[in-house]
Amino acid sequence: MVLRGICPTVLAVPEGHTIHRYARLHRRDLGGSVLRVSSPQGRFEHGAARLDGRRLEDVEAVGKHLFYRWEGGRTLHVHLGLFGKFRTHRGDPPPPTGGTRLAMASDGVTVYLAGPTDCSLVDPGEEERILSRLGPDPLRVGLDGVEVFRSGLQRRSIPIAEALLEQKVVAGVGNVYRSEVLFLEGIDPRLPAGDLDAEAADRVWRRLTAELRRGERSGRIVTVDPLEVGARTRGELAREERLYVYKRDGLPCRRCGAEIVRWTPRTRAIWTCPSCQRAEGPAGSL
DNA sequence: GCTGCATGATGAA
DNA sequence: TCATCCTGCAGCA
Repeated sequence: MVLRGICPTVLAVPEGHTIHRYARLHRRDLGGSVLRVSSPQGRFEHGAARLDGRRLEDVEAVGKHLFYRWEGGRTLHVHLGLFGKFRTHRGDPPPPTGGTRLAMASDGVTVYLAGPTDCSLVDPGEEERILSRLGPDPLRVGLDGVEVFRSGLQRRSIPIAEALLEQKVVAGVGNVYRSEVLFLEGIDPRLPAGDLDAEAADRVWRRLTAELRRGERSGRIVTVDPLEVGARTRGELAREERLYVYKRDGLPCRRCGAEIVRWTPRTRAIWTCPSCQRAEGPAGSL
């Protein structure tokens, strides 16, 4: 048997699409069931004991945050941070690794969680505090999302590249999607967020929505149009063919051949094509 | 067996 | 701006 791509139950990339996918899969696999809950590592022992033997009613994703709703009104909050991973096992699971913070098991499915930034029971006040730090999530249906996003950008003078990582501006975008979406829209990452006109902001929102949605369905980030690299479907693309700019510094732009450059605004690096990304679109200039 | 690295976020200074 | 937390894996000796 040939291993093809990423095991669908292990998603390596915790941006918003991953989180929403986990919510959907865990709802499907564990929702409605009475679960055995434990903390093999011990760091969530007390919380796990309070959930053990209860029914999981629903799983909800907001940005990069997961909320597991249990009967009796208890809510488990999970944030994967940079390292967090879920693994799903059907049938008999292997023994958990030493870092397994949380194990949730129904009769047929076991889910392990390792490396989260947060895994804790939250009361309504804490949940509200978490949600208050989040802006609109393109993966949640909300008609006013784009307007909140637009006004969030307007109020910021920081570069658009930095604004896109602020979860208060848009919830769920991470370092890969920000690089790729700014490339796809031909926007210079240094452009002050407030300088984007409404039309450009709308385009960015629509592009984020489309890309995150596709990522949620497929479980991987593939922004490249397969036709541009001689493939018929995105599934045919090799790992190194899936992105336009992210981590491709020194390589030629897939569209114009110019050298992709890496730029570090303050903390995290972003990759751009200096030729395709000028000001706020292909027609503009900085 | 080490070392370095990673798609995140926070709190202190 | 820096330090810190979280884990697993690839790459290298």
